[in-house]
Amino acid sequence: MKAAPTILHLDMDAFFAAVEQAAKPSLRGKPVIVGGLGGRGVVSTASYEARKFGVHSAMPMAQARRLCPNAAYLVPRFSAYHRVSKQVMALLGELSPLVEPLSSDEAFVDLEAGGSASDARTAREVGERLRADIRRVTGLTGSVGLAGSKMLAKVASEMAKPDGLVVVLPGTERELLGPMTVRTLPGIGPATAEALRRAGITTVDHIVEAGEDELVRLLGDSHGHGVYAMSMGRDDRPVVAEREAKSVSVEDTFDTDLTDRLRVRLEVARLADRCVERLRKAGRSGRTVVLKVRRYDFSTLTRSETLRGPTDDPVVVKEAAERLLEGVDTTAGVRLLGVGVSGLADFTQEDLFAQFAAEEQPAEPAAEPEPERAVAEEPAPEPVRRWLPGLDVHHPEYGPGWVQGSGVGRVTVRFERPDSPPGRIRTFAADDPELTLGEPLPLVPD
DNA sequence: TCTGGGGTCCTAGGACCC
DNA sequence: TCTGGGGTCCTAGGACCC
Repeated sequence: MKAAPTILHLDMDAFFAAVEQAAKPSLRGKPVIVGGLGGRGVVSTASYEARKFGVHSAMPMAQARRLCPNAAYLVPRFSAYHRVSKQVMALLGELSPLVEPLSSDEAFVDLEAGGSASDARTAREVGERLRADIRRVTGLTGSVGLAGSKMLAKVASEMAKPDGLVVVLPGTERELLGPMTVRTLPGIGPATAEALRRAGITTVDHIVEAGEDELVRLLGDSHGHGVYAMSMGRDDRPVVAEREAKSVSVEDTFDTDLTDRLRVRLEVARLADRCVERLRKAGRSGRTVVLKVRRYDFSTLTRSETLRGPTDDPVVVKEAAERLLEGVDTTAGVRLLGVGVSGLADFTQEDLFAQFAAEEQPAEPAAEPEPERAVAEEPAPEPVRRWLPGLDVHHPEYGPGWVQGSGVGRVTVRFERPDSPPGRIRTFAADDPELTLGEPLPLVPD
């Protein structure tokens, strides 16, 4: 807890959708919905225009289409979001060495530690300058909360949305939080809110009135103490830069449930490979392999196995995942499969082998080098199977554009770029050799 | 056309050890 | 004969967040 509001929380406004609108002039001012477009997709981000129709994050895409049939529905372009994210995080890094990213579009900054602000006035100036810099560099808007603690800074940025800034002066926390719903407090989700509601507790003031003992009785030791402290406006968590990942996982939901056991085994093997690829790219290895299975009825189970030592060997992870699968009944249908590795260590398999080799001759030969080299190399670009809405394309005559829609052997493309006026649509044969996948363009010209 | 994907943290029981 | 007691690791599940 700081005596001055020098903890800053930045939250970009409707981030994915805002990037799409900046990249695609014809979509500005229109409802835009980014997410999975398959039968089982959900909304990642809805633009503010789409939120007016009741569409929000995590909503099933089918429901969004009913609520807002005229929106533009786009697949996520993560490389484009990542590029903007790096620009934003770089601006935060100029304010302080203590920057704690929470996701690609959100972060805490300790301004006091960076010497960039020491009181409410200088903190507000830094926050407004940051918002202007973000707009100048990325063309997008972000909302800023400033307070004496992380929790209040986050509450403040939420209040500031969209495109605003809110300062919570230390000493005014209780007054501010009191009338708010318990869901305002981070860590209180649907289940906790329902448990509190059954006890007649719906606002932060109710939590304070109920008292700490009652909260512990309702929510358990850890959660009870934590929620009570937050409702009192107390939060001493420091801003922590560079937290190392503790697990790596990949999962896939299938368009239709899998019933063929051979197919299930194949998918588990593929997921294990993808998981190890990410693990190795991060220069990590792990000791516990986790298999996740979601069945036809959405019931979900995990099975895990802890190895004798950390590994980043695709064969070892694959074999562990396959062993775990043997103990799971999949006959009624599988909706989702996942493979993860936790218990991460910094050293890799090669380091271990090198260490062993130095100490003694290894009893068994190291894993054959062929697959190791294959994984270590830059992965081949994913072959394009379909012209998904939103993807960048390029045409030698018409220049850069994006896929508006496709079907029955045709693809429609809108040719425009971030700095052009809204462009026009042209239709091509889906196998037109002149049409190629393009790269995301900078939203603001350099 | 019901419910993604990638994470973190907590709890609780049993094994195992001293 | 009756139930020690604590610490750590492992496994499984669940809540929560973006």
